[in-house]
Amino acid sequence: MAVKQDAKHADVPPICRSCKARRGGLCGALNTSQLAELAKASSRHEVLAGTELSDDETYSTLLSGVVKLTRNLSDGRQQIVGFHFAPDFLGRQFEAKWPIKAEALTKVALCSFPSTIIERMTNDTPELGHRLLEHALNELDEARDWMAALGRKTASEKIASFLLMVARNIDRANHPASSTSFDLPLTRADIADFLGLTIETVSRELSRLRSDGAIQIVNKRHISLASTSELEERCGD
Amino acid sequence: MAVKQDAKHADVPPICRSCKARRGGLCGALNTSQLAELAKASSRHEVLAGTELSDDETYSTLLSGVVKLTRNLSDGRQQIVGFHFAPDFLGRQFEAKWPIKAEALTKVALCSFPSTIIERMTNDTPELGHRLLEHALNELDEARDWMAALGRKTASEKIASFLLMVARNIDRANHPASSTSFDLPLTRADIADFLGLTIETVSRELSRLRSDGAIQIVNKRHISLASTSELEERCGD
DNA sequence: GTGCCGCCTTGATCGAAATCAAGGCTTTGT
DNA sequence: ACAAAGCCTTGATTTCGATCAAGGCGGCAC
Repeated sequence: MAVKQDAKHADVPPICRSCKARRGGLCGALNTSQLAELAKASSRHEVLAGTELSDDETYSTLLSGVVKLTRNLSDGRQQIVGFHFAPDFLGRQFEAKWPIKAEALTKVALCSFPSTIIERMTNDTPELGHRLLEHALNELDEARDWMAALGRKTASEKIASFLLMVARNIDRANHPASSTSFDLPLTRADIADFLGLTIETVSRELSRLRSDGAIQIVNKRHISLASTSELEERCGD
Repeated sequence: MAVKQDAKHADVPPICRSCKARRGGLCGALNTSQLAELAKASSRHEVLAGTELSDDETYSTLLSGVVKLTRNLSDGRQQIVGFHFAPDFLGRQFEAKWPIKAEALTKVALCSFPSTIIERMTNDTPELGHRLLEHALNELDEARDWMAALGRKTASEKIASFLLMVARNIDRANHPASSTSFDLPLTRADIADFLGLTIETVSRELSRLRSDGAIQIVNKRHISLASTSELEERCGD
């Protein structure tokens, strides 16, 4: 039984990458023949940093890279409303009702599935629908959690929370060494747009954390968390 | 055919109230016998203002009143992360992974359905699962839309956006006269906790909108929007 | 190499919203 | 009627983060 399970994963790795994601995978809901069909219909491709994702990528496993979700105001102010780190599953269209866009932050590798197949399988297999719903509700909880940060946390609490979030979600497969030392895949401007701050404030707060000994900053982008508990005390919740 | 549809709604009004909600209802996904079973198993009850909703209310139609969803920081700072206005359908548990609570803001009337039945029907009827997913995704879009307001809008833009949101969502059945004149079911403190502001700033910005002629304020709680387009210009997006 | 450009840091100053403070109105209880 | 408590408004002052400004560092084209 365990052997069969392993074999199943070995046969269709693109789909099953998402099983290890922070926001659960789908393949556990499907039987072997469904997985084979999905694998056959799937297409892998790459998206360059800065490119907006299209409707063809509605149902995809993010094999590597980071995607940001953004909402822009008319005068150009930008808010990042979420991230997808590999190996997340992307399970929705954007631009549905509100102008929320998905854009690759780094070079991104995707494994996409035709929406017709996913929708047919959802009809045949209620468990798949359950997982998609679960997935959406997790994203909802996460979005609401960040609303509290945006509305009520101070700049330094926002930075501390952000670093802990990245440490939790950074792609472990590509960065196995340590979850407390990682390359930030974001510019200071992206961090600022996520936290509702300016780049100067982000820079200052990071410097402050460094001089307080809570983190080390190597090469601007590479961060090392000296003390997770120190950050947890500073994150306000 | 149209007659049958009408009869269906007439037979099981509590379920179908949510069909008119801003975030779609479910009964369209179910056949007559399923609706009858749901109606039989449903229970109506009231919840007093200030009471937290329990797990028994996971699947409910909000017949009247307003519910707030809150996320608290450890030192007591509060962020309101969403509202449910009648006749919304509530379709999820709270306290799942993050400490988000649902609390009645006004006296609330609910029609609740046992989760066992909803889950069984979801297995039998994929269309019901689709609607629950759609519902969750709409809430997700809404949450992300407000993230942009929290992170990037000024105090006066937040207030303008808030008033327009309430005007769109206020229970039309109970307040049929006009969507531009309504009783705010919230205190200044609730508004502040929703917008990430203080009560003083909320009060000042409302006063400013009044003296600018964009709104009228009667009796503290009753607001009349003099000009929707004026507010739309002030809301930043 | 040199110059340019993008990204980041740090300092000085400014300003929007928070905080502190006082008082008004309405409701509730005695 | 009066007192007390909530809720709201308005004014004075403070503060946190934004804005303005200058410069550093690294990569890249030439």
